[in-house]
Amino acid sequence: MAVTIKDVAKLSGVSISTVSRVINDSKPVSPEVKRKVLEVIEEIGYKPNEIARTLVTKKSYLIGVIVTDLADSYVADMVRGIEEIGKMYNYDILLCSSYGDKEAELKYIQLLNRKQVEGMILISSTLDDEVDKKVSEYDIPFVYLSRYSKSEKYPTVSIDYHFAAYEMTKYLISLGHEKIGYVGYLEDENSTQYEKINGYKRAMNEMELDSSHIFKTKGLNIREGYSALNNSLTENGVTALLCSSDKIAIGALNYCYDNNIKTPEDISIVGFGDIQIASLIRPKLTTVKEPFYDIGAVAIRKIIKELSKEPSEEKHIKLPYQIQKRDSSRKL
Amino acid sequence: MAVTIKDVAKLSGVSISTVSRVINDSKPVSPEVKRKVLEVIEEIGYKPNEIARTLVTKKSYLIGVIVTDLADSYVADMVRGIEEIGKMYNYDILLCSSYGDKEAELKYIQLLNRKQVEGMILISSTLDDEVDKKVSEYDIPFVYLSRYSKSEKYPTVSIDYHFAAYEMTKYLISLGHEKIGYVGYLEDENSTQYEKINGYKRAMNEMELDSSHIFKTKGLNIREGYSALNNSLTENGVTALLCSSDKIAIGALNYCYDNNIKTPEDISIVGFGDIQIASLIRPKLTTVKEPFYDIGAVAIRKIIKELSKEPSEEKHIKLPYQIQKRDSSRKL
DNA sequence: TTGAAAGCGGTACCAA
DNA sequence: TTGGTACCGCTTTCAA
Repeated sequence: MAVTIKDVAKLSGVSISTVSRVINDSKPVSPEVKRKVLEVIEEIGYKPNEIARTLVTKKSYLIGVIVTDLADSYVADMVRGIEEIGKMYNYDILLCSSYGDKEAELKYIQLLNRKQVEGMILISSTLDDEVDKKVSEYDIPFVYLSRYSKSEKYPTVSIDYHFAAYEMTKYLISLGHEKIGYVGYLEDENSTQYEKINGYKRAMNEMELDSSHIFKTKGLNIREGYSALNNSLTENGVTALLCSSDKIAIGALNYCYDNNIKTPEDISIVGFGDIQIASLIRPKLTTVKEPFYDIGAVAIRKIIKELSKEPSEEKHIKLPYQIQKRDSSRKL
Repeated sequence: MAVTIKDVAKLSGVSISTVSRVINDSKPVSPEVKRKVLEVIEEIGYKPNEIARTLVTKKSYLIGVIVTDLADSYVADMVRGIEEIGKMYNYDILLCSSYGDKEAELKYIQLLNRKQVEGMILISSTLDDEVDKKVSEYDIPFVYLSRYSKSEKYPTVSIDYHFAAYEMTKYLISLGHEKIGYVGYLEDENSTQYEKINGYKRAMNEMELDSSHIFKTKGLNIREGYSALNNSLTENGVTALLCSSDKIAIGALNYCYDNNIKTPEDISIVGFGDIQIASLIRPKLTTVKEPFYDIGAVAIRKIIKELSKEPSEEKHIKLPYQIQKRDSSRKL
């Protein structure tokens, strides 16, 4: 059995109250007593039991984080931001991976609550109705992080997808491209995918360019970016492709590589996200840099603020993005 | 204030002992009482406080995981394995990132202990002496996971790097290559890097081939793989490169790409690890697949076994690896 | 400045 | 099958 506050009290010949006071610096303790207690603590290597402490103070210093999949580098980046800022305020994170399964999300939300987390962050592509309901049952700060879905009800942290897509399209136009295609997943009406395509269309329309070269993908992965193109690409003479995500852009890049269409010589391809591989692959991908780490950081900061009853700022925070110009795009 | 076991007891007209029994199914309870209690629990949405429970049972169902950096996909993969298997046994993970800072590791080891984790997994390139010492202070199951360092003292899970390198070299030889270079970081004597280079040398010596084409890197990252090559590569007519890690291999690949040396036409390049990008870049990288997910899974399983007092198997577990033949290598 | 004692929300033993 | 109660390790009144 580990040493407890009682052992310290006994060995230093004081009450546990006094020991508690010295370890917490909560109330004045005479110097000699303090010294003695500290000495004993050092000697027997006493470490307060945080569980016991939590039980009485109600502060677990735990934040629950439910993610879809750590294998997605952007998720890992968000978690890094969450963790690092959390640590600055002595918070630890309890991690759960749902792999996109809403039952799992539901289960973890309950689990984390039983473990007395003080706040929760959910990173998930879509916000399921039941999950939404379950979250509202609990009365702890919550932030919803998603690259795809929006939520009015819960606080979110993201970038302005519409403007980002708009700006990126303008950039391609400035490079001299006129036949610019859009590649993306367009199933869910309420998703950020629509903000992106609208940004694209707006930029195209402003310049009176044809915004009808839409390549619909069947999903959000590399494979689907690859197969959305097929042979329709070369037929209509598109010279640039705005992809709704880096994965899709990489799929497109691979498609071109395999079909002897050179990037960026024959076609410019740009992505969205700036996930890790974006700058690792060759050619390096031109893309919209979403500040994943910062998104995580801001999310947990928001939670911690709420926890300390500070007036919380706006509910939906938009962070700045950047247009990362690299090698997969060039002047026509 | 959330509802407690007392509320349930009061509302169902029984003692808290009885309520405890029904929620834990620990002792027989008459059907009617049970039904009634369950009803009340459902009605007021009672959820046991795990913190209170932990305090008395000493079971926190928490495993502490200290990692270097989640941004490394192999780390994320290990954590996934840890988390997924942990969840099967109701364990949750408390995550800490050290970013390679040993002070941070030290701090987190203590922190996790105060939070009453039942076991700990450390993922770190090197096992610092002080960290080693600190770990031994605590009496909980511990596993050390590293791709670079070895530890006799603590349980580990890895692959047989010597054989893997040996086998990969043999594979390159079987492709007709004779001038095979080795690219790797060779500073730390006690590292797995030496097992790899020895595997390489053994394979080369067995075929009486020259094993002196060693390119020393100054680190383990892409950049260092890139710069280790410089112009020495083409001079000596090496036709294949065995790299000690995928990152280094990618650096090599990039070096070749930038210097107009075609892979695999002019040179075959193979890596070690099979991290995520290995199969995403073009050409897809031939590499030794280290089962990161499984390594994490086996590590936590080992901890859970120890926790349940099962006889633990061997201390240092070696998992099978695979030679992933892809596009960055070909017949000479 | 100190100690005693009442909890925090549970579990588990003992007696009924 | 049940209830009473001690206790887990700590914080925090309240009195001294």
